[in-house]
Amino acid sequence: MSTVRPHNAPAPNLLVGRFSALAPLDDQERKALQLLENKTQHVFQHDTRVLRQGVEIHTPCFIVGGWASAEWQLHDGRRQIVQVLVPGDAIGLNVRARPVSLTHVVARTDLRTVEASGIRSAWRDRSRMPGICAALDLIESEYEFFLLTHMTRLGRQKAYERTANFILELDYRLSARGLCINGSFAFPLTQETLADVLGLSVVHVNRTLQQMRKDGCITLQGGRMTILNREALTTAGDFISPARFMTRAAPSDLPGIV
Amino acid sequence: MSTVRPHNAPAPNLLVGRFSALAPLDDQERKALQLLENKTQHVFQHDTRVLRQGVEIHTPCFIVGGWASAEWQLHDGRRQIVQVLVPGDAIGLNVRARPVSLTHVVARTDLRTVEASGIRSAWRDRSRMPGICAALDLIESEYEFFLLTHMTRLGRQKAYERTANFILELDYRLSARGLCINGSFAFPLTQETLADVLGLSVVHVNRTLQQMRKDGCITLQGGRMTILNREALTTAGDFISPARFMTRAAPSDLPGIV
DNA sequence: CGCCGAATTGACACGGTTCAATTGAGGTGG
DNA sequence: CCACCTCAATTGAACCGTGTCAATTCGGCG
Repeated sequence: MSTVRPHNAPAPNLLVGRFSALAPLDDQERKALQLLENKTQHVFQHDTRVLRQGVEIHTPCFIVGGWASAEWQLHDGRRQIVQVLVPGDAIGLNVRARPVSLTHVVARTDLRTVEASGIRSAWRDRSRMPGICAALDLIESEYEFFLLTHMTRLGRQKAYERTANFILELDYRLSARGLCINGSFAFPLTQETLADVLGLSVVHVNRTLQQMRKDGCITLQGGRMTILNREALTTAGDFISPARFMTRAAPSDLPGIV
Repeated sequence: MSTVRPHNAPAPNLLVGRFSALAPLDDQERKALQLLENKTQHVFQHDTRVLRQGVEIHTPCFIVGGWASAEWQLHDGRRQIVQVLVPGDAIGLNVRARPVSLTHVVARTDLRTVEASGIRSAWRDRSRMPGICAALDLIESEYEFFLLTHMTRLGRQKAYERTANFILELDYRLSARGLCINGSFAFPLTQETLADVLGLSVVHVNRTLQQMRKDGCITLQGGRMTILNREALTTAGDFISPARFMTRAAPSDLPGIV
């Protein structure tokens, strides 16, 4: 089933795969997701703005190919990327009435998306497609989880730690979508973009990556990242998988407060 | 109407005031909120854990007195406060089914809360109390807005800028709850806590605050902060009010991309 | 072959941290 | 009413992680 595909193409049934991993879907729900992927795809060119901060979101969508970034700008040009969006991620999808985009969204590669208005209304119903709703709840929860890790990275971790942690986040998210094989995945971000993700300067990102290569932790060449030493990265980056938060069980081994 | 109240007491009708400022409420909704505030109050001592990261949230609540912090911990003890919670803020309130707390929540002062399970189920209905739902949507949106500003602060702003921006955020949020008069409000956080908010060391927070005082921007003594020069803080901190995101109108004067 | 954006490198400056005292303020008991 | 205790605030000095500036090299593409 996993034949060679063109570089930027999504795995077959990207969305079905992701959703059904999170919650059991009935045939109708599965079919609804499958139809989505066959829909007309919107295409955005590399470096194009997908969504503008402050505008009302009329058509939420899913990314089916390419990467994007959600970002915040300061008036003097500094920018912070608050979220890196990969295939399978939603753009502008939430339950709220009359949602407004809180960030700019920019295509970081050529980008293909499919409209998800139907999914949004199903989510609001909370009864018509319970499996999809459950999965969306978890997706939103995971999204928030990564926002919080990202904040901790920026506020309290050193360059090397941030980078390690972020690489593992990508590994985790891409794996869940079948876009990561043996800790190896396409990594189309420039070091400048990565700098805006990690809150560092380009120069320092470069040096940090080199250190990581020297340490035998990763490979990064030709737009492909490979994790060579997951243990070392996990320790250095203090990475916690969100998996444990996605289930009912209350974890007991989290770092506690006194 | 605004008589002298004991230091830590909330304004009368804290929640009614906040919600009705966001969306029109009918009598039933107003009454539901009013009843909340008269309910039995849970009390947490200063420095007590209110919620543990990873546990399922059985009873969401509103803070009616005191401050708290939502925080993330690294294994070596470093911590990042991802959200400062003040009276009128919710703890653990969201629409999702079976919500799990993504952070620790710690009382930063003596804290009083009221249970909000009723509000949560009303929110899930999305029809029984439309006004309250609309307000909750906006509250969640604002919450996310401030998460994003916080990320930008941590990733891309200098100490002075972060501090200025954060003070204005507090000013904005406390004003909406009637807890800020003429840019002056109770500020019960220690500099150490503030350091964990801003991703700085205690020492540097201290120096930054002193600089701000020297610049005539603020006063901070006896647990009370007063903004003396809002202009200067706004410029330095690059503060953007979320107000413009809480309405339908699409703003045109945001910092753009190219 | 030549061009252009991205990656890389070196030298230096600076913001912020760390360590180690010292001062100050609020609360308690004698 | 004062002595004492404790925790927060403050200060100084040395240190270091990261940013900035300015080239230079590399790699893909026309």
